[in-house]
Amino acid sequence: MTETDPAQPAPESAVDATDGTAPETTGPLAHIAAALRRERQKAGLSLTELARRAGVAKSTLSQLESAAGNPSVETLWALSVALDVPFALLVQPARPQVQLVRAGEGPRFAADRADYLATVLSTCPPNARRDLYLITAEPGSVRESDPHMPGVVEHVVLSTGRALVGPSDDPAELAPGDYIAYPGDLPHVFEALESGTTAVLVSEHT
Amino acid sequence: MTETDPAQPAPESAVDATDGTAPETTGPLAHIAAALRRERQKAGLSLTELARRAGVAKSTLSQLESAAGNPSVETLWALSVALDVPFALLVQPARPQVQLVRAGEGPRFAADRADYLATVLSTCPPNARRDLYLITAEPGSVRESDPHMPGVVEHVVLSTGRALVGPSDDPAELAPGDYIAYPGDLPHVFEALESGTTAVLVSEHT
DNA sequence: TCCGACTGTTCAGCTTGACGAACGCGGCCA
DNA sequence: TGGCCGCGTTCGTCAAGCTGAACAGTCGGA
Repeated sequence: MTETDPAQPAPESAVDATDGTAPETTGPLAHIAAALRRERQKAGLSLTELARRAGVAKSTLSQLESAAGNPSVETLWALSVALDVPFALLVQPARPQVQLVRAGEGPRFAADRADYLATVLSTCPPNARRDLYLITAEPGSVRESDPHMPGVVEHVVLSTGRALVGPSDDPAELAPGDYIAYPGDLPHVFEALESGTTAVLVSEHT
Repeated sequence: MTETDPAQPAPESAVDATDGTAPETTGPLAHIAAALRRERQKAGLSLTELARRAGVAKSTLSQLESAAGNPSVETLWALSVALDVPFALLVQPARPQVQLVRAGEGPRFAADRADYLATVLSTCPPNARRDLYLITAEPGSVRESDPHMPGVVEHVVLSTGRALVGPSDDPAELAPGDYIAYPGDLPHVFEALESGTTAVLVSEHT
């Protein structure tokens, strides 16, 4: 691994929430070292103890925390399991930013029907696979979504109005404040039951 | 890596969305192989071409897609960059489920003030670091949050009412449907300006 | 004070992943 | 048909990760 070919057309997302890719390109090893040490002592484990639980040599762990080394996936995996933290947390650097989308603004997903409107609030930055939508729908319009990618989970919080939301075979009637989550890779539905129905939808690409 | 000590007190979250850890313990290598091949041909790249872009030997890539091998993080990282997919996608298996929380239900975060109420809708499963809250607040209550973990990003969509939300030094006044995201590791505020103000909050632990 | 158990570090060794070259295969064009 | 270029696979070689033991340093008790 001498160099990482920077020839990347950077097919960024539309809204360009933030650039999560650039800082990552520096390499994850430094971040791994820091995250590993941080998570370990957050869990109150000694280096020796963690190594024992994870089934790796403590020397290995020591080197990793010293940012000396390029661990194999299995090794890092074992550590993430022993630490009970998501694997990605050990690898992905973070990136903050402030972003504001006014009610009317934002790219809209023109629906097949005019009475269903989905506004993109935050499209997934490359390392945090989730989209945020604001849904506005009028009654009479049944929004039958075909299944998306496998592993997608959708979360819906109803803001105003009433709606029938969930898996097509067993949707739930939501009132303001109600919440439902369901696998997006199965057919699902969004049907407004009142005028002025709005909801927040989080689509999680896992 | 002979054994993975299963002695894990499983400090699960309250709501217990699903257990994402158990199925992962089988090992990520098989999933990596599948994901790698899938993402590659989804991108329309030949094995040779992807290897060239990522700067890894095509033999290595071939072995990885054959589930023969335990790649180093750098290698897998280079591939994830070349494929322009989040690193975690290559490693994490998915897990679906349906979950419903009614408006009044769900564990509540009793606030320091009685006029601010946060209901947990979906607390982060171990491999998808984000929490979903429903916020109910009354005017007069300024909710000054101290910074959380570094790398946390909060997303707020206002459902009803009006509120002042964002970084403490420069909050934004939100109307229904407005959206804002800001780094959660800086001091931030949530102040309702109207009675019956509700919002959806996504806390992303990165 | 000495002793033991603990922390995290460093050092030889074996193992293994990454590399490049050579291979067999299939499509294309002269 | 022969030649060529692309594909993905397999094979030795070398470097690097992982390991276990031996190492200095710290804390607590006898």
